[in-house]
Amino acid sequence: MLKHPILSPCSMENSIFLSRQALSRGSEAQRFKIGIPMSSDSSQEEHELIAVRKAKLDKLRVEGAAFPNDFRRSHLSASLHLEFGDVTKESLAESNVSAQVAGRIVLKRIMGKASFLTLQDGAGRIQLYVTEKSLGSADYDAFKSLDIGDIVGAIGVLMKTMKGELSLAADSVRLLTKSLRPLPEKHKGLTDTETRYRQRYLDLMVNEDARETFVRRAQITDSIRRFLMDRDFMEVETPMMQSTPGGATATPFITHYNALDVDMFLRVAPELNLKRLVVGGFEKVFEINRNFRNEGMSTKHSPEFTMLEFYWAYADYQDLMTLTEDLFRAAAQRVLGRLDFTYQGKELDFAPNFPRLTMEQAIITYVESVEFDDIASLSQAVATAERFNIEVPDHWGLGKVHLALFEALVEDRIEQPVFITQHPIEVSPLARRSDENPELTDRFELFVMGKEIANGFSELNDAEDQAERFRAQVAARAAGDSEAMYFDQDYVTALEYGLPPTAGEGIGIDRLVMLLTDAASIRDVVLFPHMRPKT
RNA sequence: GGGCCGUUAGCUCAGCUGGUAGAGCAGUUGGCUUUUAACCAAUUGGUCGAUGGUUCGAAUCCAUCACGGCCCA
Repeated sequence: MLKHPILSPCSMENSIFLSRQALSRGSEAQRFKIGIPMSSDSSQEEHELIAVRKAKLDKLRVEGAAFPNDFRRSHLSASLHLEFGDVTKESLAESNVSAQVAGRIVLKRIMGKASFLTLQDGAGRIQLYVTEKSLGSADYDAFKSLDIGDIVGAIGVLMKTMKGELSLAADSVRLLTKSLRPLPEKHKGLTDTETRYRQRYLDLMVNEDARETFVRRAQITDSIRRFLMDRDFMEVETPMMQSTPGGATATPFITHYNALDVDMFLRVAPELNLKRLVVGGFEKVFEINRNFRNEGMSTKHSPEFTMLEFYWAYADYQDLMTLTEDLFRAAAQRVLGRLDFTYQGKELDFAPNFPRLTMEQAIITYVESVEFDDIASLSQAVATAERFNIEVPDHWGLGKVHLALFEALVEDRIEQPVFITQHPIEVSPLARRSDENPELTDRFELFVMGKEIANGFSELNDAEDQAERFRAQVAARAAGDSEAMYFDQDYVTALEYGLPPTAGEGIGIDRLVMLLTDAASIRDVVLFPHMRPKT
């Protein structure tokens, strides 16, 4: 059997060691030797709960390896439950199955000469049954001083308790990592949002929901990768730092590249680089990665967020919409096993095809008091906007007024998935003009539960038109629009070599994850949301 | 940036119209050989977010600031 500090039999000697240290602070030499900085808090009182645990750790240090890394496990908790959960108490006793498990102590129930521990590992929980008889009295005494939060390894034989819970009757319990800080409260867990975000590891340790959310997030990105790769899309990585930010109307973060001595921008979108790849001949590409937009944060917006962008040559925006429906269904099926589910108390269903409405149709459909004639011409639309107290600058065209009406009156009211199509050209500087109306584009945005989740369009591949659109953006920037795009000459040059007819789309992964994990805030689906540093 | 709400023990929370701080969990000590948020008994633990002000007296009232949440822009 493995020897280990905490269960070494000489408890008398140990207590002598402890008191010697207490006199001379003898563990300091030990700490120095192994390179642990002396705590600078000699003037400052350490919290009693931590001091007690550090004293336990000090005892381990003098006894030998306090942080062993030679314990190996034979099973995860979940695999034990899977394999033996249904085996009866009697046949489990007969078969005498031994196992080695390891994990964090999350609950402990010490009842005299017998005890139960609940161990949590990466896959779930398993109960340990520990008796004085199986460990011996010295080891059992040491065992009793283990704290909730400690990481232990246990070797034993599987059993079922009177109540039928699968447990490991341990022959040895070995401390692998001493936890120096108390865990959050055992039933209510950790609820303080600030601490959950700042110390996400605690959230993950004690809140099953939080773990579940991030497991699902990983499943969603995995299902998307499979979905696209099954359709012969190739995953690529393009620069996070760009000398000309492009691909979206947004304010960029600025940084400095010392080696080149130039200011660079964190990308607001990978769009232009991905289309350069299509020009180069990679006809189906995608990237799942971060974008950075130097803007406010809210429950729907994170300045650093994850986007899927993909480009598909010889396809148009209608093809994208169909693909998007299938992609959403694949993701829901993967994480939920179904296509209908609830989000914040409301029923959502990805099974029916998502309606495709032009912006104009959407306004008429969602706003009862607005008829076709109320928004058909610029003057009518402006009058309607004024009726709803929406400010309309003089130079706006019909499309922008429609957009303003849509944003003010429709967006928040959308629940079930809807594609809104035919965006005005002024707000779509990279999208192909509609053949029916050159003021509109072959573009869509997908809205679900009031949130824009996806944005796609047939790509503008007319280099001269693109140059014209960039010039309009530069003019808007000069007029004070800090979100307007920069003129990207190299991109125009690429288009001049010829971009095949292509469709491209971005999908906000965080928002999709919110839907599929029933998260109210984007921070709940980001592992480490940005916070103002604590003073 | 604006509005509302919050900040009290390691965690989860009480604390009334101002009188000097409480519970549960965790910790410590003792008891307990099949528990399930184990239980029973005792017990330790607080710069009440910070700074000013009002007051004989402030966790409580007022102001400013910090951090966070929600809503709005």
